[in-house]
Amino acid sequence: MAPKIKDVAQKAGVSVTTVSRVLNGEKYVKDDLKARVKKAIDELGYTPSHIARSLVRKKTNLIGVIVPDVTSSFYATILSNIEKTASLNDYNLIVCNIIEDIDKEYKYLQVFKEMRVEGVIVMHEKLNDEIREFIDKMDIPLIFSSVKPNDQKFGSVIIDDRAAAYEATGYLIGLGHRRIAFIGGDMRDVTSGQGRYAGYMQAMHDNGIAIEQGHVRFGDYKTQSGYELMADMCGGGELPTAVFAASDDMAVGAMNCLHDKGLKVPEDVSVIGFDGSQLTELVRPRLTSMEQPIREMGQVTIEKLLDLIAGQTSREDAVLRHRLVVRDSCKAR
Amino acid sequence: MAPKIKDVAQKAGVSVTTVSRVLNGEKYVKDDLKARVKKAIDELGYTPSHIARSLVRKKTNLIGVIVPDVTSSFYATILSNIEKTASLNDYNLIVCNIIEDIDKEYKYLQVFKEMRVEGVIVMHEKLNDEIREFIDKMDIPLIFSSVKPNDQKFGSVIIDDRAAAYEATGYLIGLGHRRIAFIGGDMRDVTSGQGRYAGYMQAMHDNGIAIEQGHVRFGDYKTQSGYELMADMCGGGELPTAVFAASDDMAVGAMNCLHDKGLKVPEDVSVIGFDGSQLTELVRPRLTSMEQPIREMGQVTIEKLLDLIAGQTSREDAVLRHRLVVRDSCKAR
DNA sequence: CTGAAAGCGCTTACAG
DNA sequence: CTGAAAGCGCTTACAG
Repeated sequence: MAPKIKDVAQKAGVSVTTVSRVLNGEKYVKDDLKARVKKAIDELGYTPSHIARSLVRKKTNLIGVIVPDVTSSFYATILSNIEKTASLNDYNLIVCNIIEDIDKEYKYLQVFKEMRVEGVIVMHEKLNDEIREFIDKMDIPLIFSSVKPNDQKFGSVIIDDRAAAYEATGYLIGLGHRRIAFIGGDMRDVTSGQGRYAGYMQAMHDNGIAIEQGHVRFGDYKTQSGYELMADMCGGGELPTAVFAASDDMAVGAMNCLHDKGLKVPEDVSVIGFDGSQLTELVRPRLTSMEQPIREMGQVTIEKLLDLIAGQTSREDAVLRHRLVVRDSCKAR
Repeated sequence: MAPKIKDVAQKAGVSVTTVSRVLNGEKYVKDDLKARVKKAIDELGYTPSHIARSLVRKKTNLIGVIVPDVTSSFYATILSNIEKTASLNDYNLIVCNIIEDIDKEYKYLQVFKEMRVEGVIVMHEKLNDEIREFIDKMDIPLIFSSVKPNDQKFGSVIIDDRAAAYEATGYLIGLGHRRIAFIGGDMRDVTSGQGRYAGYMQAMHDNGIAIEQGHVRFGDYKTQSGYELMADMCGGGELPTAVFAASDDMAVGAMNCLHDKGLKVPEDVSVIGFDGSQLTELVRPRLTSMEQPIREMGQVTIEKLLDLIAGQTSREDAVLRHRLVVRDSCKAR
């Protein structure tokens, strides 16, 4: 068994109180005692138990994170920066990865509560009622990152999806496109889903462009979904000259579909993505995309959560800046 | 503050012992008492403190994981399956993401020790001496996943890199290639780095093929590295007709470089990758790759670690099966 | 400056 | 079947 504070005290010939004091860097310990204690700690290879400390301090330095899918470069990047910022602030992460297994989310929220995490970060918004209720009475600071559910009880760290989609569509219009298709994500998502679609519609409307039959389709943000929706679109009716996809993953799916059908991007069809994930630089042609400040998002999420933990009560959303990054997948016509 | 067991006991009019008993599903509690306790728990929204439990049970159900970079699809997939299997076994994960910050690894190992995690999983092998020494005396079951350091003190979950590389190279030879280049990872890696290189060399040797000047280069497994090494190779000397990259990321980098130089894959140059990550299906042409059983790896890692935690002492490596998956990036000549 | 004692929220012999 | 008491490994008033 690992040595405990009592072992250190005995070895150093002092009380556990004194050991505790040098452990916690208190003044008022004579230098020679301090030296003896430090020596004993070293020799024993003693490390204080975080468990015991948490119990008495009523502070766990733990944050629970719920990620839809760590395998997605978008979430992984946010998570990576959440971890980084948390670590800088001496917080550790318990990570829950819910790959379409909503039950796991409920289970993990239970775990979070049992572990007395000080705060919770949620990166998806398909909350069912059971979960919503559980969160309500959990009474632990909670923040949504990169998503914003209907529920106004919690803050979010997001971008202005509608404005970003408006600009992305406007960019294509500016290039001379008129037949612009939209490949969307889940419309149950209030911000990402509905916001991006609304921005697209608004831009088309403001420029007096009618949307053609079959040029708006919805899937689930993933590559395969983008591929399938694009394939459907190729199935009948007139092909669009440009496609705005609600995620980079979908955009890549669409590009691959076009490629497999012998169509060239951007010569035959321009494609613009959304997110600014690492994928944009990996594919050929490199993907023009409406970039979210993914790194910053992780950092701001922790900062806001720590504010909440510290007792701040404001529930304002943090709305970060988006940015169009032009690469090689769009062309003027 | 969250309600505690005492609150439940008072509300139900029983002793804390009895509450504890129904919490832990013990028999020998009369039905009516049990009912009263359950009611009180419900009404209070009581959840037992994992902290307090851990302290007395001397069991934390925590596993520490050190990942080089969650942003990489390869590690993310392993991690995802580690999490899944751990969760099924009622274990939770503390995740450390060391993006080239070795200091963080040391810091996290400390945290792991403080938190009294029951086991540690390490997914990289660049251990410096300080860390090696710390691990040695940490006295917590530890296992390496997807890597195998020199150190024979710990078990690993890996594949036979040498055999896999031998087969991958053999596949290219079988297609009629002779000028086959190798783009390797870090040669300090005993298995992945050295093993894959050795397998390549051996296959070339066994088939009586001389390796050409400049056709073997080493980088760091990442896309950019693959791009740069390929660019170097294009700089002078005769171009290879096929390239074996030690990771899919590098292979994609190489493909992108060739693309940017106006060369066609596989018509001008064949490319084969290693790992079988999600990237293989995302790029065009789809990447032929020597696949590691990435999902299985996560699962086996937890299973072996749990064995270790349960007191099993064997340090045998688990060597999983690799598998060549042919896609569109290689062509007979 | 130092230490004995109480207490954090639980579980587990022990006694009844 | 049930409960009072000790103990898990620490920290923190309190007293000296």
